[in-house]
Amino acid sequence: MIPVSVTLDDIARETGLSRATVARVLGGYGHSSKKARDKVLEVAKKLNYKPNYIAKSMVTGETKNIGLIVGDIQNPFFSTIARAISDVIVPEGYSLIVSSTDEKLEVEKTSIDKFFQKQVDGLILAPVSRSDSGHLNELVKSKIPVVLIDRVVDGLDLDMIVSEDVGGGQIATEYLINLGHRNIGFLSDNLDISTNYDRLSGYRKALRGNGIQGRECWIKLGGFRIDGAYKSGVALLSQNKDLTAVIASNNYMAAGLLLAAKDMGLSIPRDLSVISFDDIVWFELTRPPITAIAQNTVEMGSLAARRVLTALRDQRSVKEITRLPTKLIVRESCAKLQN
Amino acid sequence: MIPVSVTLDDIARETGLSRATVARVLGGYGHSSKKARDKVLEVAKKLNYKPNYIAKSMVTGETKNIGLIVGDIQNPFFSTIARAISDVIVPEGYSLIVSSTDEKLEVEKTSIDKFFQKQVDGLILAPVSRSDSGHLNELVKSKIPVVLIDRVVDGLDLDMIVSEDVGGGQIATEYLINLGHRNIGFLSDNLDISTNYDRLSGYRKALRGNGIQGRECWIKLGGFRIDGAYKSGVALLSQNKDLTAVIASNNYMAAGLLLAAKDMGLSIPRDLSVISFDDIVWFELTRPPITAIAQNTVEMGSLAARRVLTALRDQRSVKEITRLPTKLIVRESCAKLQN
DNA sequence: ATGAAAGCGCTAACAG
DNA sequence: CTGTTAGCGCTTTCAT
Repeated sequence: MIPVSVTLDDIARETGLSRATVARVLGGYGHSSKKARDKVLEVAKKLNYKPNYIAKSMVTGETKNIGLIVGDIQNPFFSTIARAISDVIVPEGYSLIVSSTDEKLEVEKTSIDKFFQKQVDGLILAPVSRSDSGHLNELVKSKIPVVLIDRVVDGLDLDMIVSEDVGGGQIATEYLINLGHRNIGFLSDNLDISTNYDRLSGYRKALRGNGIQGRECWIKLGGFRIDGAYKSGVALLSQNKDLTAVIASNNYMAAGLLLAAKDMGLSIPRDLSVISFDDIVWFELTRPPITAIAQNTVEMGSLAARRVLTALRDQRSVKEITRLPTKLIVRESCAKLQN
Repeated sequence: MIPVSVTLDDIARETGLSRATVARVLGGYGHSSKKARDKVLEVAKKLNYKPNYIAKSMVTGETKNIGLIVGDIQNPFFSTIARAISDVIVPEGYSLIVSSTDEKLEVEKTSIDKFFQKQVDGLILAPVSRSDSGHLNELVKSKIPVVLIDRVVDGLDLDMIVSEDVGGGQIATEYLINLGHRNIGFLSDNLDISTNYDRLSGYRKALRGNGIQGRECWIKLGGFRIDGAYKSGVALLSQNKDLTAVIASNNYMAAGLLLAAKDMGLSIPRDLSVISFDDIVWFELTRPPITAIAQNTVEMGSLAARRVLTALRDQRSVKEITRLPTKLIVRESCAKLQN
């Protein structure tokens, strides 16, 4: 129970062996005699030796830390991903170090910088912007594995793991169209975020494909966190009384939209049909249960983690983009349009 | 754009100054002439110098990392705390490194060990067990600040920041009693977790105080994650048809209970009144909105973080336990009992 | 104000 | 199989 940490030298002194030998048995590399091994292990236990990762990192260049940078770790979508990553990397001895950008490019830049300075062994990032990618070019050249999740950035030679967002937007929209809806709103956020952009593309594609003339005012953007989404929801619904359905771009927007509809006395799905991206447990328990485009969130996280670990082991250099399928989960928030 | 990282030596060589001088200006300590400063800064920028935290840590003993160990980072309660901590520590240059224990003592032990080996500057922990605290004794002696959140452990000289759980359990129970309920169930998990234990104590205290003879079978424990809570919920409700109300010990248990009630065709609050601990956005949007005992989750996180930072600065040694007040948020999931 | 030099705890050649 | 030695990149006395 010595308060100061015991080092290899302490054990070397105590056993009468050299530091190198002690390091070898404790590090589990090189050769060592059984006798030396026993002695060292015994003393190590007695002294309650704990290896100092920092010192090890200093020489190996490995920190056994993986960085995760997302919009908001509080968002269930991202916290699910964090957990999935954790489940993959922790058994391999890695730890997860997380950071939230609030979708601000500047914060993303400084986060990346800091994580690099802290020498993370790998980085998993949900990039804020699909277009402003100058700073990401350095990631491409970096010697540590980097994988982008949830969002694509064009023209970057990096691993990316995202959902089929265009397809998802299309499926959601077509589902509503098939129910008879024509005036369909779209509640989203910054289009620089590729998921928002792609889902909106899918929406537009579906409208066009069905000969529906959409209106720009049906698309409402901007909504920071849930309270922001709420305000956008109120604005969208109050300025467009002709809407019979709205698609929410993610679970935050859905919460905001639902809160807005509730406050405005709109009954779902009678007065308004709603469909949302993401699929969280609570969608099953809302009034009414929310029809959603589910993503394979867990798979997104664990695949990203596995990709990082593989790259760490094999130095593979082929980058690939994986698009995880989305799935329509029909619940009770969409009604056939009576007319 | 040199791929390998540039070091102080590179700048020293380039400027013709010594490494010590360069370190002084870049580190912002000691003295240096304006001339030297300008030169160094210029070259540093040109070479795109990024300090190596690991090397710095090696000598200062500081990693600028704070560890957070919780039951499950995916749980909105904990992810909210994580975000709150992050918001406090990141501006001070720290990063958050997280770990989930799944409420397993063994995992908690190894997590603590690993974080110590990785030399976190401070540790925030939601301890799994209120009784099995042998391993936590080492934390008391540790030279780094440790603060326990959400859960107390008796007889440990550590900072703790928790909610008024006994009081909360009491308030919840009394609220139901005042509505006329007598047969009140309690859905919870492992009682080694102090929140569960304390909330149950509050429940018992309230029953006793109102002359109600509770039954042990009204208390159902065990429910790992939401699916586990669901099974427990089904068991509780099917084995106790006499229950008119149930208290859920946290948001996971609430989700499980609601799912169970739904599957069993029980209408809330007509057939069953429900009240839950935690207060998450989705409680506002469920069918019906859930009456809850809200905790000040954000404050719990930021206070813990501030406490760690203060300890880091001032070496304060007085430990204290803070109990954050809980608040009853009345919504629509509890009905007056007709009889 | 600046430089030389020691050292944080560990790994990894290289000899022996 | 084991010991010696040289760093990893940075901070920090101690001289100059």
